[in-house]
Amino acid sequence: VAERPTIYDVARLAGVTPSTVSRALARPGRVSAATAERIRLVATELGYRATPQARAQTTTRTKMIAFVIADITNPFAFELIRGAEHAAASAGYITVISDTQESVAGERLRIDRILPSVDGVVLATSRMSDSAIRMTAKQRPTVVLNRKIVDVPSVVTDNPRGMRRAAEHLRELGHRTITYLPGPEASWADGMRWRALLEASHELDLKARRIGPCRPTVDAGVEASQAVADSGTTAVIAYNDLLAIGLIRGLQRLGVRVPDDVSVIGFDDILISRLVTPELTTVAAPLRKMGETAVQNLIGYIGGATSRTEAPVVLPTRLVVRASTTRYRSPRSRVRPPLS
Amino acid sequence: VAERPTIYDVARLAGVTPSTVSRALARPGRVSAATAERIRLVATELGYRATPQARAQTTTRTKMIAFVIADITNPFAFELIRGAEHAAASAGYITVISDTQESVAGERLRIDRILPSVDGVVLATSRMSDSAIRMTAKQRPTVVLNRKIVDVPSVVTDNPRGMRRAAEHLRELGHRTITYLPGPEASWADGMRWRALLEASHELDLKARRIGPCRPTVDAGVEASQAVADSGTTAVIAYNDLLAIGLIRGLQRLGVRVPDDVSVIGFDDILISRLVTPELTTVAAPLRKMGETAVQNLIGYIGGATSRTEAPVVLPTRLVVRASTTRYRSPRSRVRPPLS
DNA sequence: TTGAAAGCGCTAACAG
DNA sequence: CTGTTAGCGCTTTCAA
Repeated sequence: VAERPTIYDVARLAGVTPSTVSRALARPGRVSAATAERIRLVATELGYRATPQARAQTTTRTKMIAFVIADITNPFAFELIRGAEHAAASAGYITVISDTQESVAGERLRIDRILPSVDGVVLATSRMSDSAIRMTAKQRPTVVLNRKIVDVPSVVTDNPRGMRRAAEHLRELGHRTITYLPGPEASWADGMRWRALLEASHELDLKARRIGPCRPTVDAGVEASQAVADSGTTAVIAYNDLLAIGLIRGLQRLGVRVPDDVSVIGFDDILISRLVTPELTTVAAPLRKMGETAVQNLIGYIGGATSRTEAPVVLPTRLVVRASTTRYRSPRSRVRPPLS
Repeated sequence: VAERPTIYDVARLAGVTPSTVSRALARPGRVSAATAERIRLVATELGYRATPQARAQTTTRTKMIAFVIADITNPFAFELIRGAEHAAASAGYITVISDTQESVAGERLRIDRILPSVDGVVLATSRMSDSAIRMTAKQRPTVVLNRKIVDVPSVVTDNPRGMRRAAEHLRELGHRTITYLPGPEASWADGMRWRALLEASHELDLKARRIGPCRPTVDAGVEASQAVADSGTTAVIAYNDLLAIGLIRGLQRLGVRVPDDVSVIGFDDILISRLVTPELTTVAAPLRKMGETAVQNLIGYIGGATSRTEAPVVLPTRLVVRASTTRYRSPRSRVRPPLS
C-alpha cells in the first residue's frame, strides 16, 4: 500500500542522477568519495534498496537462487536446504525454496515463474524429464541434485557404494536373502539403488527381490508391511528412511519384531531415524554437504565459470549401524492379529 | 544462456503488436476471437509465458506469494507450508518459501529481496519487531501467523485453551505441580503459553514453574533433561513437540522413565510425535488449516478486500492424549548414571 | 478491436 | 567523475 523509495527519490534528494546513484551503490569506486557518501546517506535514510527484479531486467543478477524440491515435507529436504542456504549466504546470495509437491506440471510452472528473478537454480529430486531439465538449464545456470543428466552439472551420492555396504552388513549378520522396498518409479536414485543391490547380491552371493514401488513416506511403509511380513523375508533395505520407519511401525503392529524377526535398513539418515525405536540402521548421505556443493558449483557457473561437461560430483555415503539390524535367525512362527 | 521468447516474438509471429498480445493473454474478451486464437497458438507454440517480474513493474501482480518462516527445519513448518501451498494453488498462486534461520537481519534481507516479486507475504513465526512487520505490511499485503500485531491481519491458534486442556489433563492424572519448558524468548506463542499455564494453574490449583528458555529443538530438549530430572518434577509441558521429544530422550538416557516417572506433553502434533516411543501426548494445532487460512485471507487482501482492522483469526487446538502421560506416582529414587 | 506511446525501476554504454 | 540516452519485457492509457 505504501510506496517503497525508488532510485529516483534517492537521486533527487542527493542532487544527482539515477545513474550516479546506481553506480554509487554498485561500484563505489567509480564515484567520488563525497558523492558516494552523500548518496549512501540518503539511501539508508530513506531505507532505499534496489529492486532486484527490476535490476535483473538489465543485468540478470538478482543475487537470488532457487531451490526446487519435490517434497518439502520429507525431512530429507532439511539438511539439503540448510546446506544450500549456508553456501548461498556465504556468497551473498539468498535462496528461495519452491515445493513442487511431486508434480511435474507444478514443477514446470514454478520454475517458469521463478526463473526470471533468480540467477540460478538447484533442482533437488526433480521429477521432470531430462529434456525438460536441459531446457531449464539453458535459461539459467542449473545444478541437479541426486540425478545425472548429460550436459547438466550435478551432485549425487555414491549409491552403489552405500548399497554395497548395506548388503555386506546384512550378509555379515548372516542374512542370505534381501528384500528391497523401492521408492517412486520416477526417482533416479531408486533405479540406482535397485541396480546396485542386484550387483552386490550377485557378488556377495545373496538373493535379492523387491516389493513395491512405494511412495517415499511413512504411510507407504506401513502399508507395505503386510506384504513384507507375508513374504517371510528377514532383511529389508528400504528406498529411504521414511519408508523404513513406516515399515518398522507396520511390522511392529503386525507382531513382527524388528530387528529380531526382520532387520531393516534405510537410506539418508534423516534426523528422525535416531529418534525412533529401534533406532534405524541407515546409509547416511552427506545431505548438508550435498546442498552446499550444489550451490557452490551453481554460483561458480553463475560467475561465468567452467564448462558444463564436467562429470557429476559424487559424494560418499556411509553406513550407520544402529539398532534396526541384527543377526539372522531362522524365521519362527509369528503372531499376527486377525485382519481387521 | 538461451533466450526465452518475449512478447515481441509472439507479436511478430502473430502479426500484431505487443499490446494486443498482452491483451489477448490477459483479457481475452477485449480482442477479436480470431486474433486471440492465433496469438494463443503462437504463444503455446513458442512456449511463451509472460515474465511475472516484468509484469509486476506495472501491475504488481505476479500471482506469487512469499511464505517466510524462521526455521524450515522444524517439522512444524511442513503442514503450515502444505496448507499454504494448497490454498495458494487453488487460487492460481504459487508460493515461494524463504527460511530465515531464526535471524532477524536475515529475515529483513530476504523479505526486501523477495517482496518486489510477490503479491503478498505470509510471515510465519516471524522474529522481527512489530514495527518492522508493520513496515512490510505497508509495502505488500501481509498476514502474520502465530502472532498478534495491531493493524496486521493474523492467524493464531487458541493457545490458552490448549494449555488449559493440557493442564486439566495432568491434573486429572493426579499431578499437582507442572513444569513448563519454554521456547525461544522472541516467540510470541511462548509468552502466550506460559501466561496461559499460569492462569490455568491458578484456576486449577496447581503449581507451575519453568526451566528455560530453550531453543525449540530436539537437542535443546536433551540438554534440558538433566535440569528437569534434578527438579524432581513429575509433569512437564514443553513449548513444542521437538523440545518434548528431546526431553524424553534425555530423560530416558538419565534413567528416568517416561511416562512412569515423568509425564510429558508437547505442542503442535508434528508427524514425528506419533513415531517416537512413547508416542507423545500433545496439544495439536491445526497446522494445515493455519497455513490455508493465512493464505486465503492474504489472497483476499490482495484482491483489494477488507479492512485491516479485523481481529485475529483464532483456530482451535485439541489435546491429543497418547502414551507420554500417565497417572501421578510419588517420586521414587531414580537411577542415574554417573556424570560423564 | 487494434495500434502508438509512455512508463514501471533500474543499469549500461557512451559521451562529456 | 557524472550526466544523457536507450532499453530490459510488459502493460496501460489514449487514439484511431
